Amino acid sequence: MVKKQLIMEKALELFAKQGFEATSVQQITEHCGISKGAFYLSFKSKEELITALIDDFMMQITSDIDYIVRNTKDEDLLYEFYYAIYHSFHKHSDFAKVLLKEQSHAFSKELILKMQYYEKVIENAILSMIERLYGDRIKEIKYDLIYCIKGFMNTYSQLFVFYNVPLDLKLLAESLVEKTTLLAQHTTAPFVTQELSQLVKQPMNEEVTKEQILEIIVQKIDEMEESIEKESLILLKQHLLEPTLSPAIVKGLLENIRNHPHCKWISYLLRRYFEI
Amino acid sequence: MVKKQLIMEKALELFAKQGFEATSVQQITEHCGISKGAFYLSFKSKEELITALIDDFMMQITSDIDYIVRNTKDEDLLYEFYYAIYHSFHKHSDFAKVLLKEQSHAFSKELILKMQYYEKVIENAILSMIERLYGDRIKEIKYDLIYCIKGFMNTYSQLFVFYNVPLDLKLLAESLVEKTTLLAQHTTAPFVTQELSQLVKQPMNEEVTKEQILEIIVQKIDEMEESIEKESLILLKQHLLEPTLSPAIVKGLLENIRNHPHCKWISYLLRRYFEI
DNA sequence: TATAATAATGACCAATAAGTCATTTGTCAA
DNA sequence: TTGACAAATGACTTATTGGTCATTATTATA
Repeated sequence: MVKKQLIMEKALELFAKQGFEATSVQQITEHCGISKGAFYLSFKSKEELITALIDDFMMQITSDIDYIVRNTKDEDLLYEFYYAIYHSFHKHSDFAKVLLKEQSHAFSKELILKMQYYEKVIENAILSMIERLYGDRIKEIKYDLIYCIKGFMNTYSQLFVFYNVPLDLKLLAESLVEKTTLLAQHTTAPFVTQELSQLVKQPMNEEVTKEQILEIIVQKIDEMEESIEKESLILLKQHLLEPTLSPAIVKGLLENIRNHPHCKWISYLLRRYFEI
Repeated sequence: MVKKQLIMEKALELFAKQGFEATSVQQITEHCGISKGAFYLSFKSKEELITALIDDFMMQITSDIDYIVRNTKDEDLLYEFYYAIYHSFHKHSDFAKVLLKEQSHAFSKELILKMQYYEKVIENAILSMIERLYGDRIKEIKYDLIYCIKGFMNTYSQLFVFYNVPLDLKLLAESLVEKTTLLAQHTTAPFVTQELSQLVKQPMNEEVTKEQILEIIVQKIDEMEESIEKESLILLKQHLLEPTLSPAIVKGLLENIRNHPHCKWISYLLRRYFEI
């Protein structure tokens, strides 16, 4: 399973540099020092690879955002929100590059649905954030405000992704906090309404079931090296099958895995499932 | 020369629907009802075609923006600015689609330089607009404000381009006027500074010379059908070679060609050259 | 060490692309 | 009608791609 990770890593570099279409499987395998056949042992197709890559990143950033919105006190929330996003873009700038470059090039139906799902999760997080922060005052403008916040995310992320300029993340987050607050407090003429927002998006997909979570956990355990995180995952898996642990322990275990890049998503799913 | 336009039209439809890479020259020629060889009589390569298309659109929207900023009185300026942009996106949504879809896929070095040039023209227009509207008050935040305005342009244009929703352009323009005004009046923590803005961009290219303008005009006259616009162009060409017409007449002739899709750019160049 | 099972290889295939060019078709003046 | 010139054709070439699979190498097991 480590081969899969190697391929993803090396392919990501190439995709970020040249784009998906312009990078051949040949190039990827050469860059990995493996054969073409070996590639197809790890991935059924080139498309499965890009799907996995994008999925990977979206899972990380989505679950990060969700975690922050749920676990930050009001006065820091907006700042931490923006900071986390740009921190993530900065840290995984190759991912972000691929995402921005290829976002419009429709891949599989499956990936599109997934993307819509992540978009929706992010939107819900933003919605719950601004509702908490501004309450009823923004009732009329909230969908427009969400759209603006997402716009800021996108617009300013380009700076990270396409230019190699050293940037002050704190300043950026502060600046966007101010902008967002301004818009939230003074906007009277929203453009994006709830109706428009719904016209544009598909309905939110179904809940993720216990069995699906279990499946993902089992697979992930299989891929991981021995570690605290793996240990925690195994315990959480058992608890999912048959709840025995106290809430405090569960929370602690979740905290253990929260920052492991491959467990963020599981952590998000479990938080939702256990309603923590 | 009419063949060239046919190809551009039909190719645009396909590129908007499927993307550039996913559209073959074969498909384009079939869609035009011409042979493959005929295609290569009009364009040296597939890339020359996309370059021409993007160039076309950028010339139109850039010159429109410049015209509006120079010829609208202050109290309507911001509104007209946004209105014109979205009107253009709406009217040429296929162009806009191609542009948004393919913007990151670096084509020829030549096109990239051109794009940087147009970007710069637009940026200068926005800069001169906000300086006129807000004067010295925004000295500290003007580059950040430009970035936000460009961000709004991009963010909200996606609504037009990727979803077939009927949109109220007036409302959108009003909404963005409010947002822009808010940011202009209350921002205290800008993120994009002049230094940063310069780090990111290349320096503005050289002025366009009389000879270059002449060349473009001659070529365009050649391509055009008999019309008032063509007549006007011919007169302007003569005036460019040897100034004989009064400023009023020149201005009138420019007005004649201003709204012809293929003359917008020439109109822009001549306005600059004659300093009107 | 012998055997089975698994992992890895890379020559090969079919499909498709951009771009070329010998040939045909059309046009118009003499 | 003819012949010279330009416009248009589409079969063809060349190159590259994603993906396959018979074969070989490696590892684990008994």
